[in-house]
Amino acid sequence: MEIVTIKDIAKVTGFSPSTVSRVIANNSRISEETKNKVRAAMDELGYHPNLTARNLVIQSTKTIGVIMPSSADKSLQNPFFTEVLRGIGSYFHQKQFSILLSSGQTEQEKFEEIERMVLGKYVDGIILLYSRLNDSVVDFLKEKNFPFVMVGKPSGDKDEIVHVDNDNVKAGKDITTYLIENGHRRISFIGGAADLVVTIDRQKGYEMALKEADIPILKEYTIHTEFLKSGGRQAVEQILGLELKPDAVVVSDDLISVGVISMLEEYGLKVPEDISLVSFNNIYFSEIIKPALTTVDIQIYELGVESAKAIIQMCTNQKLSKKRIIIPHHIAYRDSVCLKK
Amino acid sequence: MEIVTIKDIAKVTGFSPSTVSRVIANNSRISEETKNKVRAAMDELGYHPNLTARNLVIQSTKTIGVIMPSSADKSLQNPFFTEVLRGIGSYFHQKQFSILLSSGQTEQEKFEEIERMVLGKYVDGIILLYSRLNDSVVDFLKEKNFPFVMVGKPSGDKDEIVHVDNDNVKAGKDITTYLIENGHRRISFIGGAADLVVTIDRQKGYEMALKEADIPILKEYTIHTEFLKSGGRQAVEQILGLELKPDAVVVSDDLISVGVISMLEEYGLKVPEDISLVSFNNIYFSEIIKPALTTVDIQIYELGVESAKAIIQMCTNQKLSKKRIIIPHHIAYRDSVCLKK
DNA sequence: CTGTTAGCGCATTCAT
DNA sequence: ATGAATGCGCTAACAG
Repeated sequence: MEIVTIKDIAKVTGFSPSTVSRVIANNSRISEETKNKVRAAMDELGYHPNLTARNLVIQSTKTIGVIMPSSADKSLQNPFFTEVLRGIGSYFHQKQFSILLSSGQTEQEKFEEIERMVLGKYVDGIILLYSRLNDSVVDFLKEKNFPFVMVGKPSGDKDEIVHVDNDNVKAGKDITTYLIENGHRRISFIGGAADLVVTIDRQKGYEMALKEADIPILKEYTIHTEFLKSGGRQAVEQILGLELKPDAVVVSDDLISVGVISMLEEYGLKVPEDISLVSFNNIYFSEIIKPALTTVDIQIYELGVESAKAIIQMCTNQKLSKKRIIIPHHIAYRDSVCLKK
Repeated sequence: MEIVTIKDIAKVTGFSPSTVSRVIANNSRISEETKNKVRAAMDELGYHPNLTARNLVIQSTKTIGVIMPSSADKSLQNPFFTEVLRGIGSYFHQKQFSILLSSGQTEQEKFEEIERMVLGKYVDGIILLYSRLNDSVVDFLKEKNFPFVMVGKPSGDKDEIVHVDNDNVKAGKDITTYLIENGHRRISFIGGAADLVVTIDRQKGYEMALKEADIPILKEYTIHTEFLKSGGRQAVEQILGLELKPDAVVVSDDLISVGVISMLEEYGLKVPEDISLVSFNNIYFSEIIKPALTTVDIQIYELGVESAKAIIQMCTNQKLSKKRIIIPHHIAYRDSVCLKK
């Protein structure tokens, strides 16, 4: 690939480099005629602006670092992430922004990468695709006063950190109430990683609903498990071994539900006949599995779009109307709940 | 964030900018003493090299564009992608490379984005995470003679295009043969999008196995469906309506299997009692669903790692030993096949 | 071992 | 409406 620069176009057309530059920017003070001439030459020679050079002078890259949780665990296979990514990408595309994806396996690696991006001025902003307790990344970003938005609720500084979230407490309460309304009273909660804010919030909602219905909250009814295989098995075993077996279960993530359902079946319990199940996210196969899941649709794609909007606003010095952007949820009613007749 | 440059460090330490630059590069011709002094100053002032500036002069970004299929369809929610991404990321991290993720929704958008990356010299190379027939992106990359590697088998120019793939024909044959060995003879094939090379290859293997066992290949036994909902339903209905109902089915992707299983159950067929099922990929929940899937483990993570290795080799002018890199597959034997007694 | 000089490709003052 | 000059922050010849 031959390198053709602004100077080459200038030489060929007889204009100066600055004029060519102005044509690229479509500056209004350039006559249509020269614009045409210059553009013709650009086509002719196959010119394309060098983004790195441009970025250097404008001191901005129009690139946003998008950070996934460190990927040692399998939770990364959650379709949630590709779906937010899709949302982010769709908005970025119209605004000509790019996604620089973090790829760190460990917390340490992830941190190093973010440091590189930020201190190396390789990105204009950061989107964090998770929120967990005591996250050093957040501390770093805050200290550097670097533009970032978080998908999910911050564990602290809720009024400071721009974030795009669902009302997960309410979602947890809504879906649990739905269970209660249908006659369930012995309701268990199975959550993902316990230090994820989203897990905590959904559990909180679950507990609120119970309290409101005067149902006692039993510690033994709550499990946390990232991954439904060996560890999860024992946990489910434990719950089912209780004197008062639950008649319903709230699961904090559709992906975990898949595991829970098959595990329950191993213990001879069919969903929803023997035990009802509800969960969260509404990833696409929650509709195609058997039974189709009654789940909270949190509009993952929208979560992505809005976080993209927010970070671009921040990077272009526009005013943000609010720090906390809530994406509404709604329940997708399907077949995993045994309804009251 | 105050901007501190190489010049500032130079001024403070009394050395020249080039010396400072050499310290950053850890040049061997700089005395340990000055290195220490310079580094101290860098710490002091909080210096960090500006990557954009560096990239401009070295004419390289150490950034690779990673291209997902255009994401209009739901197939993007396939955990396959995050898993390759993990593999790529893990290798990139050690080599200090970054991932620039494509985010186009339509083919058109995707193409524009790649054009920007490539012509704008914003990336050193490209990894394509899919392979389909008549892909204009591939034509573009070839024409520009731009370094790229493909995950999957190219639809043409197999000897030209560097690609990391499984032997999907053999995989298809192996898994189908396994079915045959266990007494199945009426075997159906359910594939994803028909223009995906991976689908084509796996189907080819399926047909080879049948032929070798002298089992006639029936056109009516083959379905293509990207998404197992409305369209897929009719297709399955059709197959089950045949006089000779299949006693086994080869599904080209674990994710589709989830849909197939539930759809079969709707028609009263239980896996594996009434009908056996095998598929491909071994994404993590193929192990936790009920029944656990007998599936070809294609080592997605490795696919990512090797494609990362290959593209970095190409970008650093190292010799590639071969154009075609095959990741071995093996069958994960589980519970979705009814075994011959 | 270190300094001087030049230039990567572009946008942007300040002129005219 | 256009051109000349400058510099973004860095690396890399070349010189010593």
